[in-house]
Amino acid sequence: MTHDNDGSPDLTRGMRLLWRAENGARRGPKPALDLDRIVQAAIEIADADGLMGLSMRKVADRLGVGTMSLYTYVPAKAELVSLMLDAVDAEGVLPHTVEGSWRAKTESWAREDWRLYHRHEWTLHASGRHPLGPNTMRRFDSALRSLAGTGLPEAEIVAVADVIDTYIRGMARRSVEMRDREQRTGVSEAQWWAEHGPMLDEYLAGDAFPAVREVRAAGAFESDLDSFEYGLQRILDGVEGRIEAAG
Amino acid sequence: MTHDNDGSPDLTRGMRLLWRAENGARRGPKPALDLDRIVQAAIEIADADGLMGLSMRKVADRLGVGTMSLYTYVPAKAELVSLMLDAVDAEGVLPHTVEGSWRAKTESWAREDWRLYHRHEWTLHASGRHPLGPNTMRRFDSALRSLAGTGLPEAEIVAVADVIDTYIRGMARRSVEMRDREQRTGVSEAQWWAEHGPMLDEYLAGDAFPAVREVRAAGAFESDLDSFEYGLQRILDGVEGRIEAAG
DNA sequence: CCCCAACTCAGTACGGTGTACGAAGTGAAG
DNA sequence: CTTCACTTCGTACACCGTACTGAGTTGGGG
Repeated sequence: MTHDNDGSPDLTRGMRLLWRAENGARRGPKPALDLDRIVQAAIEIADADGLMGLSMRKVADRLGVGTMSLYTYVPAKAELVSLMLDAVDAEGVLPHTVEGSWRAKTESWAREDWRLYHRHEWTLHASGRHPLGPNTMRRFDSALRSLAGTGLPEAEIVAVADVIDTYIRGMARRSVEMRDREQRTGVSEAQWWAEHGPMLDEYLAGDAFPAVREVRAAGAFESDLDSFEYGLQRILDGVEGRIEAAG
Repeated sequence: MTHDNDGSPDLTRGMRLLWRAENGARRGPKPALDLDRIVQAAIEIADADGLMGLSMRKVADRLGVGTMSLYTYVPAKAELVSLMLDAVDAEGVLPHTVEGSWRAKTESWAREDWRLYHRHEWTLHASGRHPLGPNTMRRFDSALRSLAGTGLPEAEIVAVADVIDTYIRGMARRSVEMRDREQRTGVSEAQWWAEHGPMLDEYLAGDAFPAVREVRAAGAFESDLDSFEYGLQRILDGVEGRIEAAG
């Protein structure tokens, strides 16, 4: 409903904010806040209370301003979340600076992302496709550089980065959900199985689920195999095959 | 806050609902609804409006009852979503019935899940860890059976299923987000690039992002490579390596 | 210098959410 | 018939994002 100067819908406003390319205000009172302070406060709240616990009222309260004041800096909550996501990507080591083979670099990148997702769980609950900000871009570029010397076609390099990133996100989501549930309900994974296991075994009692029965009997659900690491290695194995074929 | 008959928190209520193991009511008026009708109505709403568009009021309206009546059948919205997820898993072909190698069966399962996620997008926005219902269990069992004859240790079989499932979820999420954005904003992927591309290129102009510049110049972002299929094949390549080593 | 346009700040209000609570009606068991 | 477990549902509460509006502030053009 808001109309801007040239009549076109403001598709690029979000990106201009991310790259801090807003043309500075000319007139009017000095702003009491700036974007970075707002983003910082919002990240602190999201770290503590999750993305659901993040509200514009809370951000404003923490900064000691009225709720609606935030809307002079940020057009909507979605744009704020974009800014938060990009800010988080400023943390962490850039993978292409790591010593070693493409595989060592890529592993480093994957594990770094894994840690970032665990440090800022709320990033997992934000939708994946956001306008690219400078920090996200820098991490993406660094990841691509890890694969640049492999002889893989450019389209495959992008696909590999895409696939690994998606995989990490998915596994991290699973992991933090498990961790959250434990500390929210106070019921550990072991306790959950102790509570639900017998009921589950009752339902499994027939011959409707033979394979599940078998792996459960073999103790596969209590295995200490690290699924994240296992899957990462399988993906890299597959990529290695392509690199050998291409080289 | 609600206390139940024996004082223990009702941890198993959700699972009893899923497996339809509620002890039938004895006294009182005949229920006007049943669980399946509620779940069905909720799925229809979620298919149309997404999980965000699903509200208890809407479900009740569709069924012509008062909102709070639903709470005699379902303790909370979270449990309703669990029931919806399990109901969806009743659709689709069970992979172990497919002809062919373990790889053919697993591919079939992966693509079937991919389709299911696209048919019911809202399943992607529900948290991953839910109490296991009978239909989910049946699909899980079938997936495990696809890998049962490979000689892989049980713990690895579970890990492979876990990894592939997580991968599919992640890629499907990305895919439907893209599709949604297109039809919600009316801006196609190509239009988005036409709009944002030049601005992006401007930010990329320095030498800060050499790898991104390179792959963009090579047209890797417009490539018609199917990322989902590419990543799936890489994972299966990796698993094949383990199977050969184990066999 | 002065004034007013441009800008910041914020109070109120709206339409939405999940669900706790309690009253009223129903029908099978004792 | 009485009792009371059970179903139904209106109301209420505490939130949410943000549209709208008006008041206060200040820098640049005349």
